[in-house]
Amino acid sequence: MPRAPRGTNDVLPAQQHYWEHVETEAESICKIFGFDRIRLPMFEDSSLFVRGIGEATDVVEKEMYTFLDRGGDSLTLLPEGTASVCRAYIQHGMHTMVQPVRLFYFSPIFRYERPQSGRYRQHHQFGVEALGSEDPIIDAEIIELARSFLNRLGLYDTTLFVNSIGCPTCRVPYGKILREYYQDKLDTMCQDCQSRYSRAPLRLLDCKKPTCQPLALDAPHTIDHLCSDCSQHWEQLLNYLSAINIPFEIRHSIVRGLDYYTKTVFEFQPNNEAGSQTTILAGGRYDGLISQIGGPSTPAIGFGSGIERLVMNIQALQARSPADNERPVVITAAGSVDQHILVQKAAELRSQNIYTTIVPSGKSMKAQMRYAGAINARFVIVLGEQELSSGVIQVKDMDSGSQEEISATSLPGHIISRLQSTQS
RNA sequence: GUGGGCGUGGCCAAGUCAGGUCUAAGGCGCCAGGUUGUGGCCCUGGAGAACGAGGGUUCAAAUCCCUCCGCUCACCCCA
Repeated sequence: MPRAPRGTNDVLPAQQHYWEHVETEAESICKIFGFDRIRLPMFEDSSLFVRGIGEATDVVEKEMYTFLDRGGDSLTLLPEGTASVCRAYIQHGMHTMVQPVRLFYFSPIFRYERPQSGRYRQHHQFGVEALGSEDPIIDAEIIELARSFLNRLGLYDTTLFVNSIGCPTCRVPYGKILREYYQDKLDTMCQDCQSRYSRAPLRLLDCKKPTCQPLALDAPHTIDHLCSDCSQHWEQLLNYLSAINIPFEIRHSIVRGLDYYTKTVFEFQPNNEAGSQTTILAGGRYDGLISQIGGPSTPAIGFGSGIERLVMNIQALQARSPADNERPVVITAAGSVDQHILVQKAAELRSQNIYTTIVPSGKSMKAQMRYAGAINARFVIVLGEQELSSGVIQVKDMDSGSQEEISATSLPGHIISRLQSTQS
């Protein structure tokens, strides 16, 4: 049997209403906050991600779906959305628009990882980005939007973790302090941490290994070593969050896996975890990214949220029951009726926006009725050989089981009035 | 990349530990019929798997051994 590639999934019809719910609420909350939709390509020049995300990150080192196209160009399926949005911002001269530019998108995201619960090689993200302002008021706005979004999905029981990892100015001295702290503890640390020590000291903070956790907890915190600019930004953000009553928890270990983050970083995690992949929405500020990939120096902040994980959590909370499907009118034929009449009657109903289905031909009346019952038909139109010759047709109400004869020409109008009278 | 669990018709699944009675139970779903042109319940019948693949042990393997593949969960990391 053919199968979908490892780590990919079909979203079947039965799941659609969850997805539509998420997408609808996402769009709606974005509209309220003044964010406009952008549709991105599914792949970009590989160099965009290498330069933007950082060569030393796991994503770039081992998770990108990179291929050469027929022209020999190296392209990469989006491993995240932010870099693409920044590329679009630069390419279309959005710095000439009123700042900040507020955008949101939905995109499939590809990362070559071992799949497990809540983690796939292709997943889908809803992302929001505000480009062109360094004001912490925008950080608060993005977080407020994120929280409102989750609330609308019924995911109230989440915790917002925030942290600030500073900017290049404060990170250099902080890195020194961190290394000094770890220097004499190196030999007790795990392999990974020993290599992180020189390559990405910040990552030492979120190691979960029992050998390193206690060390990480006692390590000097980034927020205690921010430069005055970052420190002020951080304080203001916390004040804004408090002013709009957004509860948060400062977690020093939130450092994020991509190199472009500066200052604010945050994650939302459900309190009752479904699976071990707990983060359902995460983001941060990336003031250096746009210039890093060749644009004008532009501060920005945003977040991404995994739709599969959102849906998992919505289902776990049973926050939404399956939607009832619309019920069709089914057209059947008894005796030897010209199939063209079926098609014509169906077309007549559909032109009046009535959900109509024709039963595949060649079935007995019994089978046709079974079919109608199986797809939960509201009415069944029976086109009978004899009735048609006298210009009438039968309409069966599938709920009451009663059947009435009406003139063939009054069909659409009859159904419309019946549907209206049985509504609500 | 590493480790654990699993792999029987479209789905769920018995049987695998104590090999033969398994040319593989049952349920769901699907298709058809239960008199002549009518559903949902019920009844009957039907299609559909050589038991993930390959190799080995044996008189004999879905059942034992080996290899590979796949799925899944966890680690790393992440949405």
